[in-house]
Amino acid sequence: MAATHSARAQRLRDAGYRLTSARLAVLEALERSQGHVTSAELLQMTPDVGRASVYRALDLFTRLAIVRPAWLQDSSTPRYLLLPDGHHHHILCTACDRVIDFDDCHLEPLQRELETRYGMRLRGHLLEFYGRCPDCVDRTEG
Amino acid sequence: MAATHSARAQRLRDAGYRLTSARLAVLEALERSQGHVTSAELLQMTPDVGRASVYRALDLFTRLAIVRPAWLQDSSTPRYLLLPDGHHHHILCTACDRVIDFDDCHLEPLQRELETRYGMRLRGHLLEFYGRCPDCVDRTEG
DNA sequence: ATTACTGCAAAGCCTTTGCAAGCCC
DNA sequence: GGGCTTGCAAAGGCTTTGCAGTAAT
Repeated sequence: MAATHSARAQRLRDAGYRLTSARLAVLEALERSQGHVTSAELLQMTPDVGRASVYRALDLFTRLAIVRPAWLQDSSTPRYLLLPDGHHHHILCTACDRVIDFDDCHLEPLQRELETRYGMRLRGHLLEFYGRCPDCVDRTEG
Repeated sequence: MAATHSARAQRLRDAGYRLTSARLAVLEALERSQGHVTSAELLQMTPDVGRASVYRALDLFTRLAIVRPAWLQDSSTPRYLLLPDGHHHHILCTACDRVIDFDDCHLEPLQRELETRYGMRLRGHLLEFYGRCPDCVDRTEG
């Protein structure tokens, strides 16, 4: 086990879960891949971890909001996106699956309006834009 | 087969596919459910349609951009969202998994800004808020 | 009349479960 | 040391496939 752990590993521990080598291996694989991998890719990246433990780790990470399964155009299985702390906004290129992150969303006014309208208490949000990145625009258009 | 068909059914026909009773049944089930259903729910809603045909219809609808599979918080299987107009916005109650839809997002200015900033051509977006619905707020807070 | 499409059922694949052993705390 | 967690393998469940019959055009 490594001497230092990522902030996400710390969140695991803070939530009362043990920092096992299996969980750390899956977490490091996610962070290494910048987080839009399928379970199959993750299984390949962690050959020393049992399949069941990979799935159990993904389930745990999902419940702790460390990752989020999402459908990125092509695949028939979910891809797991790392959720950075705070805002989670991406732009997805539907041609090459590139993910661009951005921070400014200016959604706080809308969030407050929705809280009032529906009587909800909102804690966070996810915003994804879909389109084509510069490379793919060039490659697929006149 | 019904005498009149929805605009989506027309898109099917325009794309060169036959308007079969199986496809219409699945499409009507999607429209009736406002489109947050899993394949399992869809299978229940179309007892007269063979399972394989339901899956084949969903695959076809996905390729035609009539629906979009998405992971909404809870389920381990995708939920199929009807894509009416490019906007897909929900509020998810993280306690009871209730889903509330809303239409106004005012994200067009942001979308245009991001297109300029990253050189992308954006076609659509997904916005999800996470929180607690009125019932669950009452139930879980002092 | 053509041929795309359906339905059934079996095959296929990914994911989950059960349980003894192992490791974190 | 206690008990959460792992790993293996088998079970499980959803999805896909093959093929002959059926229906849309």
